[in-house]
Amino acid sequence: MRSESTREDWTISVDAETKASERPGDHEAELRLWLRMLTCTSLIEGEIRTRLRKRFDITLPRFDLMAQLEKAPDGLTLGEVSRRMMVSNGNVTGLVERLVAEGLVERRASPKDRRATYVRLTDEGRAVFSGMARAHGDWMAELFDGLDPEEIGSLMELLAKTKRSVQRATMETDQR
Amino acid sequence: MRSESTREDWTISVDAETKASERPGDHEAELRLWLRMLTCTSLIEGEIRTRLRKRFDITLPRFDLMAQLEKAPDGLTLGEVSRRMMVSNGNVTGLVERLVAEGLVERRASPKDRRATYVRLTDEGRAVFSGMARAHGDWMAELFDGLDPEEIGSLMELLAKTKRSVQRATMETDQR
DNA sequence: GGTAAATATTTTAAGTTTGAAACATATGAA
DNA sequence: TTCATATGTTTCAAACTTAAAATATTTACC
Repeated sequence: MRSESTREDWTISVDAETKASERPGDHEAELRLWLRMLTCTSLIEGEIRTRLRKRFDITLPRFDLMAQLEKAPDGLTLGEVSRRMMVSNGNVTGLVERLVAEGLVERRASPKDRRATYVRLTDEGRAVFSGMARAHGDWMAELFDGLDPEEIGSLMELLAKTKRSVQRATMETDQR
Repeated sequence: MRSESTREDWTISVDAETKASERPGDHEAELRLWLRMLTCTSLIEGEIRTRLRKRFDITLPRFDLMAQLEKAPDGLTLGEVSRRMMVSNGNVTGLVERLVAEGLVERRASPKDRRATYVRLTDEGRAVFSGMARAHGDWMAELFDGLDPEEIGSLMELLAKTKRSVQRATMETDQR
């Protein structure tokens, strides 16, 4: 009995070690995690995009921009919007242009800095967004309905840790 | 003592219930979870996009398409690629066009179905992809370095559950 | 003050992406 | 067969997106 279990233990031990950093160049677990994250966000994003278009005839990027402005009643500079949305400056320029044309958003010069422009929701924009936000919130609850509060909490924490990990990794290589 | 703790219990109980479905129209937790998921994927995607451009002079969508083909040595139809990448058909048509022009991918008619075209990596495409995939795997390991194997496992499970939840929710509304 | 570096924005070109319409072929039912 | 419907792909217009260059202004340092 003893000698048989020794071999088995050895095998198990190697398997366990192999999972971590013993196999150079094998990053199976991280790769699959990334693909799964991507699948989840693609599914959700696609669904939200479709619903926003069908119910409110608006695109997802425009909705996202309005959502940023709704959280900042005094308005934001274009650069601040760009950072918060994590998209390029030029991208925001174009989106704002179209939202201004629709009367949902307005620009005004910064009194302090003549380079900067502030953007904020118009009254109409705020009214329109209010309805969309309510629906959007309901959709989110619907899509995540299969997770109980504890699972949502766990996911929040693990994603927070993921975010820190990614940010640390990108900081490090930025400096090289 | 008894009467004081009664009030306290009542208060706690209401707080606990309030978190679930007692507040109509409040989907704070789900909303924040979604935003956090989006932040994580945006950070990672942006980093990968930049690195692929700087090191391999290739775009992320092209890399993603090649990754699908690498997993299917016999090739895939355009429609199958479209489904796996979760993008529109027309999108794939254009991507394949550019990859064919670069000599990384080749098309051939389906022998069975004259509507369908198969796409697969060329020898050069396979060789080029091999180097990119190695780097990509390393990057993933680097970005997720802050998570230990148990955390990766938990995230995998929670995201699998999320995926099922989203799919169920979208199926339901599809039928309405 | 003068000037180099930093910051805020726009512009541009190339590419990606969608949704809808159009087209080609396949399949199944009468 | 024949036709209605389904499936595979392309085309098209509009929008989105990026990265890089250009412009305008501010800030910091001498």
